[in-house]
Parts: sequence; C-alpha cells; structure tokens
Amino acid sequence: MSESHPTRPSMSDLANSLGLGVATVSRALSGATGVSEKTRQRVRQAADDLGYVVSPEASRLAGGLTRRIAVVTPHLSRWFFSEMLDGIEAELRQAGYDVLLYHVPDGASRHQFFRDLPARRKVDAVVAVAFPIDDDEARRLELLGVHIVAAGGQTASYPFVCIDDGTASRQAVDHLLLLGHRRIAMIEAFDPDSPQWHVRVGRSQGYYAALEEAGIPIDEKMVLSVPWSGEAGAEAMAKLLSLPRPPTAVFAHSDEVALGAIRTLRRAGLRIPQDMSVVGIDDHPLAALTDLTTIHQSVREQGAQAGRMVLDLLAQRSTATAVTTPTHLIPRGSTARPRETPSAPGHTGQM
Amino acid sequence: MSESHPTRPSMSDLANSLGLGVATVSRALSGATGVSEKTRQRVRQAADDLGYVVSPEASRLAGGLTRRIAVVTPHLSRWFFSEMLDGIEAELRQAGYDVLLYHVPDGASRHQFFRDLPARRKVDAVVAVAFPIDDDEARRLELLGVHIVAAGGQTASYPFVCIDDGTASRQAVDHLLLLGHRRIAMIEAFDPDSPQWHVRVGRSQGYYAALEEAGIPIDEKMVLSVPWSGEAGAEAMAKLLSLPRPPTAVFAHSDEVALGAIRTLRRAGLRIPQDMSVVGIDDHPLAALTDLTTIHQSVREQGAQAGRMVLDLLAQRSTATAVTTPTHLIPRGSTARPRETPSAPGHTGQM
DNA sequence: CTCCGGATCGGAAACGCTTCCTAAAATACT
DNA sequence: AGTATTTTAGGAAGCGTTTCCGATCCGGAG
Repeated sequence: MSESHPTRPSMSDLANSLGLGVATVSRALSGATGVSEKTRQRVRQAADDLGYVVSPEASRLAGGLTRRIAVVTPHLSRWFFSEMLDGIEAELRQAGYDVLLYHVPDGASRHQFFRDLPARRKVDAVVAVAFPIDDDEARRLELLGVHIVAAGGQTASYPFVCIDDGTASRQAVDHLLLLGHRRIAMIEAFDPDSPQWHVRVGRSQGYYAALEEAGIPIDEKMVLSVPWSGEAGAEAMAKLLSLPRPPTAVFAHSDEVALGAIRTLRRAGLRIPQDMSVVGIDDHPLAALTDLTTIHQSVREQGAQAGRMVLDLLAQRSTATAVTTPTHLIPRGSTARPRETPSAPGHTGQM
Repeated sequence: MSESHPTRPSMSDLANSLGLGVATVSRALSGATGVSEKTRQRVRQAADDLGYVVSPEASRLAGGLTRRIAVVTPHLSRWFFSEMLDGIEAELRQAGYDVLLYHVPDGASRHQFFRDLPARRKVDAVVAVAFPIDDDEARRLELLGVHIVAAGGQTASYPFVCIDDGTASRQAVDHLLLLGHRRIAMIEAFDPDSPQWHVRVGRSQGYYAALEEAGIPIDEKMVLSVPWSGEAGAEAMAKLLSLPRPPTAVFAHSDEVALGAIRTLRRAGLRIPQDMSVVGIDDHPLAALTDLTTIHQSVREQGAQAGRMVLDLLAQRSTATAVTTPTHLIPRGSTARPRETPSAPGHTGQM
C-alpha cells in the first residue's frame, strides 16, 4: 500500500477502530469526566498509534478553545522585545499552544488589532509586550473570555510581569552615589510610539528617591527626557555637557540610551569612567561588549513567566496577578569614583 | 437594546437580512464566481454594516483556507532574523493573513515542527527564514497543499528570496582590492545550529573568484571558518594576527563577525583602518554606529518579498521562483589603502 | 430478589461555513 | 416567437468536533 495519501484519520475513525462512540473518544481525549480511566488510556494509546490529533478547527467550531495565543508587540527587532517574544513563545509552544504574532508599531495598528481580534475569535488569550491597553479594550476582550497578560510593563487592570523599575533605578543611582558622585544626571527615555505610556515613571522615581535620601537637591536641568534610542541619548548627553556645571555621572533609563550618551562622550574626547561615569538599565548584550555598567534584568525569564501566567489563566488555575522579576547591578568599566569632588561652586554659571 | 452581548452574527443572519441564501452570501464574500456583481456589492455592504466576518474555523472546516501562515525561524533576537520577520509579518498581515510564529533553535525542534505541522493543517503556507528544509520535509508539505517559501537563504526545491551571496562578497573583496590590498583574509561564518546549511558557500566563492581574477594566489591560511558570532570573529582575528605575515585586510562574512574581529584589533592596539582594513556584509545597525565598511542588504525588503511570494502562491498567481535583492557597498571608515604596498614577493612563502 | 442511584457510554444535534447540484431567470440564437 | 445557453440563486450535504441527554450496566441497599 502506498503510504502517500495524506488522509488524516478523523475522530470517528478512531472511535470505530476501538468500537467506541465519538462522544466517548472526545471526552477521553479532552480530559473531560465521564470516561473510565481504562478507556481513556486505551483511547490515548490508539490515538498515538494512529498519529491522530484533533482538528483544531472542528474543535473550536464546536465550542472548544483555539489553543492559540496572540503576542502583541510594538517592536520586533529591538533586543528587549525579541527577547521577550522568545521567552513567551518557548513557554507557550511547549505547552502545545501556537503563537500568533501581531506587530503593532503605531497607535493605528494597535487600535485595529483590538478592533478586529474580538470579532473573529482567533485566540484564547493575548500577551501584550510592554505597551498599554485601554481599560476599555481590555474589558471587551475579558467579556469575550479572552484573557490578557502584560509582559514587561505594568498596568492596573490585568495580570502583568515586569521588573520593579523603582528598585532597578535605585540600584543604578545608589551605585553612583556609593562611588561618591553628587552631580548625577538622568536621561529619561520614553517610547515615542506609545505616548500614553509615559516615561518609565518608576525609573524616574527611583532616581528622585535615591537622591533625596542621599540629601542631594534635585537639579531639574540634570534631568532630560528623550525618545528611546541611542541617537536621542547621544543628543541628550551633548546637552548635559554644555551645562555650566556638567554632571560627573549619568544614569540612563536604558542601555541603548546610555550607549548613545557614551558615543557623545567619546566624540567629545572625554574618558569613561575617569571623566564621566555612565550607567544604564537592561544588560543589553552590547553592554557587556562595551563594558557598560548596568542593571541586569532577565527579559527571557519575564517572557516565560508571562507565558506561564497565561497558561494558568487558561487552565482556570489561579495565578499571581503581578510578578516582578529581580534585577541586580552589573558593575563594569563605565563607572568609577568621580575625578575630584568639586568643592568650589559658583564659578561658572550663565548659559 | 443593550449592545453588550457579544453574539457574533452568522452568515445565515446576514443572508436572511438580505433575503438571500447562505450559499450566495458565501460566494459573494469569498470572491468566488457565480454571483452577480450587484449582489456581491450588496452583500459586502451589508457585511460591513453588521460588522460581520466569516468564522475562520468554520470556513476552514468546510474546506477553505486558514488564512494563517507559519513563519519558521531559527533565531528570534538576531538582527537579520527579526528584521526579516518584520518584513514578512507586515506584508502578510496587510493582506489579511495571520502569522504563526515558530522558533526552531535547534535540529530537534525543527524536526518536531515538520512532524507536527502537516498533521493538523494549521496554516496555508510556511516561510522558512534562512534555514534549510529537507527535500523530504518539503515534499510532504507540498503534498498537503502547504506552500513553502524560503527567505534569506537559497534552496533548490522551492521559491526563495535572498541576496546574491557571490555578488555581495565580490563587492566587498573588490573594494579591498581596489584600495590596493593583496593580502586579504576571509573569516567564513556558519550557523552552528544548522550544520547542514554549511558556510555561506556563495560568499566564499565570491572571495575566491575575486582574488583569482586579480591574479592573487589563494593562501589557505588566510581563510578561517568559524561559528556565526562576534566572539568567534574575535578569536579568528587573533589567529590571523599571529600568522607569520598577517593580512592587511579582512573580509568577514557578516558584520557581527567583523565587529568581533575589530574588537581583537583594538585590543591588540592596532588602528583601523591604518593598520588593518575590515569589511563585513549586512549593514547591521551597529555597522553604521561603529563606522564599519560593509555591504548593504535590505533584509526588510527580502521579508516583504517573501511575503508577496507566498501571497502569489496562495492566490494561484504565478510568482517568481527565485528573487535576489540587490546589495551595494557602503564605504565607511574601517577600510583604507594598505599602509605600504609590499613589493618584495618571494620572501615568505614555503608551504 | 428487586429497585435505585451513579458511573459509563452512544446518539444526535449543533457549530458556521463551502460547495455540489439543481432550479429559475436572463440572455442568446434560429 | 421559441428553444438552447449561460448566469445567478438556493437547497442541502457535509467538514470533525463538543456536549446535552437518554440508554445501559454496575453494585448495593432494602
């Protein structure tokens, strides 16, 4: 007999070959109650032997789940996002779910996504990677029984997993403080495509808190807010350098931004860390290569966590509604004690 | 009436509201023939008004397509792959298809993918990003009516889109030649996870061809073959430097590898490009930042092309079975004339 | 020994669509 | 005008599950 005809066996084929009814087989396979354990085993065995798998379409049509989960992300090629995607995908696929990928670079496409998805029930749940969902949108999905989990960004209304931004930035700033820095600048980063998701509030707060606790007055000129990119970081650094009294250290909201800042410093002929200390957040692969001191966060792990949360939700299992993964300082060569503790203020000063 | 009940209208609802039969509505919506244009418009209009969309499950179950396409990739967070994914996703989603993402980092998971996918007909087509598919696997999919397209890597048996590796590397090596280099090393890169997908043969051939044409004898010690990573590039460079007569220029198969090589050079205190010219392939974002001369390829565009090819295939439209996108030299600061043109041949040279 | 409740199992009705086939209508040709 | 075609529309049969509900079969209580 030629093995070539790809005719998938159907559930009734399976049922017949076992002398059972399809109803029983369905129950056996789906783990539902109402089948004796012996029968269930027999069915499972036979299914394996025949290489039978339920048709997801038919299953869904008849009221089951799709076993598909959407991952929605505003960026595809940025380290943080692809790393997160990696973690999520691995966890989900291992559990037998398929991952639908939706790239929503801008508000328009995001909007469209949330408009279209509910109509056609394509997925059982959605994981939103580091971007905000309107409470309204969330509610509509919830209503349809579509679960939501946020990965890499905190939101009020549904389960999320992310780092504690406040702690992370405190770790960064405290490190600088411990080294003896007093004039510490901050380059805040925000995603220009998600205007509603402001500056990482937590990260800024950590900075303010750390300085305050150290008894250092805040100098607003030391705080710059820029789009999330190396380019912007470079420009911000230039501004900081042209300050009457530039900082001795810079805390950037992200490694990408920090790296940009470093480029400006190099171009300006300043040495790192002798003339200026720089610290970022993320532990981006480039940080290791460029010897950048940073705060490590395990993005993969966050993704995996988010995956697990979705799985819990779908299994009706209870799950944590908020997970924060730990961060820690990775001291490298971009930070050091300040050159000299400036003790003569009031020398320079007008623009 | 409360608008809140998420009860999707069905096709027969639509049909009734129009006084038509479901068969007609189905034909109208699917673009099939056998409906007058007037009716089709009427149906489309009504569908829009009701916010009706066909149930993908039911449609698929009844013999239609899934309107889902799998993208299979061995890497998620590498620039080339995520860029490609971006291009593919954009093109496909715009055409109304959903993208299933499958990360197959190693042979095992790749194998599993091809074992599982055919069973449950989850997708209409698959796009393989830069990795080889067994002819056997390909045939099985083909048999099931699942189309295949390869993005970023050439293969014999099915449509593909990629750059012309030979041309790209000739552009790189010719540039070096033109600058006057004669001792040009090559660092070949291969993906250790895809052993069967050897060294990018084309890129190596371009090198050999260029040298041969320039009348330069091949020195096998000048050719190193390493895994595709910066780390490996760095080590390879170290080996090249410890050669009795090191090269004056290095051609790396990729920017990542080139960047690794540059790190070694810096560490060794050599200046670029004065002491050593380096050229890569890809035009990775880092290349611009680090002023690396390279060969540009538009990965996004390749992804988009691959997407279009899939669409053509699915629409029964004829499509090119092989597309190569152009590449070109981006001269930057990592290449220059060799320090001195060695003019005393026959001095070194046994072996 | 009979009756009853719970555990198992099978029948059959959806689920929402596509498509084959036939009927009716519209158009063409003599 | 009448008949032969071609269009256009509708009926109905699946597609492969899940699930409600009724039928069986079991052991144990009365």
